[in-house]
Amino acid sequence: MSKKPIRTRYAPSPTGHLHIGGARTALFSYLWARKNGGSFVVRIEDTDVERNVEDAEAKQMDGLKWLGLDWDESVDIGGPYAPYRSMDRMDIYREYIDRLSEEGLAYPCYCTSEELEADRERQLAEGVAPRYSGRCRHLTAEEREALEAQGRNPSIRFKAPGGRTVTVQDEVRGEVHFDTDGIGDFIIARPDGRPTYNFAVTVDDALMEITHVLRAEEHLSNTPRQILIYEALGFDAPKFGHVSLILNPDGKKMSKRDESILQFIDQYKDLGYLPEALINFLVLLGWAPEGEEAEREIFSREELVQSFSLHRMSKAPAVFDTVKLRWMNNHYIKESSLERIVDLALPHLIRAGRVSPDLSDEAKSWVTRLVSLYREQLDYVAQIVDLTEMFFREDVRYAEAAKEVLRQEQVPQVMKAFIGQIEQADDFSPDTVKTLLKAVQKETGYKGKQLFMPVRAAVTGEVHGPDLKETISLLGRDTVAGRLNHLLKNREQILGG
RNA sequence: GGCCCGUUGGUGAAGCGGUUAACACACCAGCCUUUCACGCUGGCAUGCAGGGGUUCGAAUCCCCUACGGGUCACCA
Repeated sequence: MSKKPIRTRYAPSPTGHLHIGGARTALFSYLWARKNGGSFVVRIEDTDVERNVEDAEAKQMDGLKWLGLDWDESVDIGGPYAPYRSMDRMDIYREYIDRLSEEGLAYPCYCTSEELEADRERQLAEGVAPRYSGRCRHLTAEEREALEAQGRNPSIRFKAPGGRTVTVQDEVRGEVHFDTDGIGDFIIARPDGRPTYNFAVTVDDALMEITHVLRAEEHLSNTPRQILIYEALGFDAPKFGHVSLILNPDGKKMSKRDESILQFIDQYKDLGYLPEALINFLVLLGWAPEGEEAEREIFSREELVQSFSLHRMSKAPAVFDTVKLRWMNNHYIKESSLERIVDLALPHLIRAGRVSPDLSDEAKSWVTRLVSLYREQLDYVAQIVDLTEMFFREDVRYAEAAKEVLRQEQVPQVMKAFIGQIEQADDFSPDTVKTLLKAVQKETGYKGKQLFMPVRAAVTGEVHGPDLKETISLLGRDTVAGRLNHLLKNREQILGG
């Protein structure tokens, strides 16, 4: 007997950009399919037409693509189970809804939302679980006609059986039991025939032969309803895995307007986070590698495909630790090719007006050196703009610590000597700069901190920074000489009291 | 309020009845470096939400409590 091929899916509703939570669920689903040589399906759950956003579908898919998660079947490439958009599957849902109605497993409900809301409030006030009253469950044909004569258009409710226990075999939580008495008759189709999520998702997962439904924990309580539908329709239920939520740094559930954390994948993309860093970071939020690998934290997508497993999923919610994400991204920035980082940095530098959009080869190689100089301290590429600010300004802004250094008595002498050396130099490569500083040392007798700190402070306005000779070389002869001369002339004024 | 899920250091976490309670981020100290960063070395939970059990032995099994979360939509 051959095992059924593993099929997983990511089924977002097209209401916005790819969220970090959705990205993680998609990643888990993707990894599980890939690990088992199965298929990963991206399906669009767009039955809530009022909420649908114009290009959200494309945004979701762009986000997945950027992360490097490719799919085998979806709206764009089709597949054997097409269509992959709920609203294109209306005929299918109608068929199953009719079937349930005919079999007496579903019935029309004429209650208005006002009536329903009133019921709910009353039940809440009485401290009872809010649940559908069952008012329309036993309507006679005459009563139905009368209600329809009033112009009331029915929605369709699923008849939830009472007195039973539904067991969810959850891949991450184990067996979870639900008493069906806690489940009221729920709506499976709106008056215009559009199915609700619980119904559409069930029919789609069943028909598409999804074997593993991996999704957020908030769906766990919905699962018994879906299992009831699977049973009523005579489908085998897939395996479920409910992944714990991602919490913000305060340990709270993220809300849409939560600003303590960037929530959308494209925001990270725009800031210059690398997809492999996001993947690596996200997968560790709720999943842990096994055995020896538990001591590592850097995993490529290929390695994850190898190592991923459902039984290593965590039941506890995970806090999104921005600091660790930055560390991880910095790690990947250092690992990746310089060329790639330059390409990512360029748009930021251009937007900041630092470099021209149509830059010469010469300028490009200058930017490459600049990025190279700062690469290892980038948590995300956009930081390059602020980090290199002093390369692009006329006047130097001297930090207090730099002024302190520049007040040392040897400073004028060192600076004069350095200017003299610069004027005589043939070129201004880092090696040359090194030689020039050596010469200054010989000429003045100052060395080490007494030499380098004043030079750094005078030229950059800071007492910290990356490699000095490269910095000076990149700044260029004119700029360096200019800054030194300016400082020499206006020393009193610049250094103040 | 009912039902359901969870709780190991500041954070992600390993741990599956007997361990000095891994590893990583962060933090602290030292080394390296003209400086910063990188890198390296070392430190960092006497305790696993609290309380009861079970057991020779519990972070690991059971129960209760507390706290956090999810859900109870014609949203997904």
